[in-house]
Amino acid sequence: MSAVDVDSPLPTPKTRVNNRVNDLLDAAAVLFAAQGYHRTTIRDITSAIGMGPGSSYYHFSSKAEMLLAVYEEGIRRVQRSVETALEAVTDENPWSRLEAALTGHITSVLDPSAYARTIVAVLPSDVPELHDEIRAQRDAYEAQWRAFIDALDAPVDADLLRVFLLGAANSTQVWYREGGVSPAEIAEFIVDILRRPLETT
Amino acid sequence: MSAVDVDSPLPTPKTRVNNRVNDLLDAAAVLFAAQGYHRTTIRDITSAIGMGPGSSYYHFSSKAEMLLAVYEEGIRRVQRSVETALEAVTDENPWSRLEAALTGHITSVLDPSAYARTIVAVLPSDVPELHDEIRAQRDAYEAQWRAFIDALDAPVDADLLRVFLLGAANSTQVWYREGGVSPAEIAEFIVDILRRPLETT
DNA sequence: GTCTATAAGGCGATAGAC
DNA sequence: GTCTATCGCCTTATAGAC
Repeated sequence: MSAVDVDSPLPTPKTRVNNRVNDLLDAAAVLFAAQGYHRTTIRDITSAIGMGPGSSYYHFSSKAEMLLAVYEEGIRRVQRSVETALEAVTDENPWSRLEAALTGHITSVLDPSAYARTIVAVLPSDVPELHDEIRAQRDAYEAQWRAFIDALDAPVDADLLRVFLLGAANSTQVWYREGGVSPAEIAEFIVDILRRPLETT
Repeated sequence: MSAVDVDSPLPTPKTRVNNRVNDLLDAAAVLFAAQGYHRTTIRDITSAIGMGPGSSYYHFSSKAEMLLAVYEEGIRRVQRSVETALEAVTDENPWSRLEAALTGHITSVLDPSAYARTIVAVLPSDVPELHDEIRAQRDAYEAQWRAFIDALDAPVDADLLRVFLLGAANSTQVWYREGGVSPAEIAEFIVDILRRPLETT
């Protein structure tokens, strides 16, 4: 036990390792979301964080494995975003709860951190080798939405309503521009046109 | 002038040329729509119609040019499909006309011939070199929809309603399965939830 | 118009030094 | 853990025969 050990404690290795992996995944998420899976190269990702192209293989054994890691984190984030939005709802009105869930979902799929953006931009059919895993995660998340729809007790096909709500919410990724309407306003708009009649007769 | 010329007339060259180009585009449309632009190779396309890989360059000078040709035909087809559906509408009710336009649009973006499917599956950001041209064609088509929305005279943001309707209609490509609800039923469902209040109080 | 052969470059992934 | 160098493969696109 020399004094040196006490004077210069090393940073905990785990923190440094994880930070580097996180840098890699952060860059991968942004590029996968913006360019898609196939147009994004390992070189794109590593050079974005000043890393050599071969180094990523210490952390992930393939490009597909990197995508899966980004995808799983994306699902986690959109789920957390929906939960957080729901916690802020005070009343028990299912329409209020639906609107909150939509706000959480839209906020997440537009998040510049891009993890959740990837789960919309990259479809199961884009990466056949991961098709089953990606599909399973999508389905698990979307299944949660059945509860929100069922709670409305609306006289319509619940499955159709679910795919339309999520389809409309995900389409924000194509047309949304910073500085326009907010995720909360988009969610409010969608819920409004469902609740109120639009026809003026 | 020998008798040979009369006995063996050549098929009109133009017909043969066009048929071959059309075969190429038909195969390209199916593959672009199913796999996306980057995962589809020239070899995939040409081998699908029993053609050598180099031969496509007699007709198109690059892969991007082939996509553009498919894209333009896709826009033409969805426009024609909407027009045809509108011609069948007898009354002047703008809601009936909206439902017909939606039916035409959805039918087209689900069409197995895949030309119109490509305009949904391939985004402008997928092919930066064609970004402006693709964007311009999308915008021109979507602009038509302003008329359908305005005619409703509904007390909502017309731009939001337009992107919501097209987003929901295009999302059918992700979840639609043959043998389930038809494009006409999907369109009816969408228009119904807009017109009628869904809340049961 | 289509063929075969091939050029030129980019890709994912590996190897071994440090 | 990251580097550099490189392998082997696949890609778009071209060239010249037929």
